[in-house]
Amino acid sequence: MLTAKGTATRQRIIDGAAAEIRDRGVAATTLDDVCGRTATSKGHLFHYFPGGREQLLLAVADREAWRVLEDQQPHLSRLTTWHAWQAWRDAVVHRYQQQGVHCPLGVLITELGRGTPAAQAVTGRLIGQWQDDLQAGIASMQQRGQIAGELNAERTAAAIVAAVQGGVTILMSTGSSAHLEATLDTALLFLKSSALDAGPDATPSEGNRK
Amino acid sequence: MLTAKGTATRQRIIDGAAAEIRDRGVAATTLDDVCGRTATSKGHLFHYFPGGREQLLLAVADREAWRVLEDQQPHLSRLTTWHAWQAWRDAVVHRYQQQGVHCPLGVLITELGRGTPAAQAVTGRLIGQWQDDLQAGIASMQQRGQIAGELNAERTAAAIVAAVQGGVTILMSTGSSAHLEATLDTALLFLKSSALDAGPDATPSEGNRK
DNA sequence: CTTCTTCTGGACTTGCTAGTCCATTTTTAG
DNA sequence: CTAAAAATGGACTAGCAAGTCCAGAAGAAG
Repeated sequence: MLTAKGTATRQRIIDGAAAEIRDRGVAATTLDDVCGRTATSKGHLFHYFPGGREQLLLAVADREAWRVLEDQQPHLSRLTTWHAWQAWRDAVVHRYQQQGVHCPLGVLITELGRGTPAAQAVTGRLIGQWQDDLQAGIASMQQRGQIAGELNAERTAAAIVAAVQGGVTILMSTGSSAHLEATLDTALLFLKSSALDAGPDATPSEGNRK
Repeated sequence: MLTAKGTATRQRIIDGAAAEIRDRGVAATTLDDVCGRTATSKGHLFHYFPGGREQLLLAVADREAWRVLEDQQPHLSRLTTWHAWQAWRDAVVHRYQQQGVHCPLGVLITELGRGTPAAQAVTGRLIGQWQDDLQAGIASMQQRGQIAGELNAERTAAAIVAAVQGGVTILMSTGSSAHLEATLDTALLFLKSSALDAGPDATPSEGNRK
């Protein structure tokens, strides 16, 4: 059983490991580094994570996955107006510009092995939730007639999740958010222009126009 | 100086390392594994790659980056008809379905450190070339009036590169190509529908329609 | 032929890191 | 109060992998 103190220590280890990984990368982060940073010792580490490094990394990955969604709130769960979509877009760009070239989650998943069931579960939950929120947003805009009803909300949401993911990947490789912004703006332009096809209820942006 | 034999050995090491990495991942690939597989020894390795592991990995990454573009040919450099676009889309999906959850290049770049100038150079060249080809394709379709002339070809090409990248990333995490296909189809739908807005020269796909 | 360079092989060193173990302190609970 | 359970600290081990070194074979050059 865990006491309150034990729970706190466990959490401190996860947080410290997450911070260390954000600072220096997964490969360069040793268990000793984590111990040093969190004022704990190997004994603790294996006490709370009998599975060792792998189990700790998984716990960190799970934590980071939550943060990804948290950082997009409250916009992501209320995509009911074009204004909200724009705010969401800005939040995503801002979040990843801040993060820069370090993507703790991506690297963690890589390290854990993408094929691992546990790692797939973490990414699956993240992508699923993200896509669900986008889909709900698209559906609600469709109900108001601001996005063409003929659009397949599920597929479109999947496309946007992928687009954002790719923009982030490129940002991490190049340090530039240009692709992320281009892909988000193009996605929004697509959604808006779909309504134009059907009827002029929407306010198109000039994002991708010359 | 390198003799013909030396060059061949060097290449054999790169190819063997690439194969080993594709099979088992970067982290799990040791220099001894590479030596074993290529019938060489540590002596060779440091003879041809004085920079050690890092230099070897960089050489492998460069090789893999070329393959990514090669595998999309001849379609990628001739995106002048909707048929060619569709063939390109199919080639991309097929290539990555084959590859499955292993992305040698992505993992290599991760391992080398995304911030490293050398790694950024490799990814930068790859993304740049890819985007240029897409942009040329869009421009040529615009000249024929099959894509709306008002579209910003550069930004749109950037958005598509990002989208594909994201679809691939998700494929690697989940093993499903659904997102990759969704994002490619949505991108093509977007291009086609842009022409519809302007004038009915294009043949829209039903990809994203219900 | 012979001399110099390049190529090849593998044994060895060095350093690091995950994981183990156990002794000690603190907390919980009856 | 006391005994059991949980938390803590750190020294220790084992194994692995990167990188070094050197001796000898093969090949080019004159």
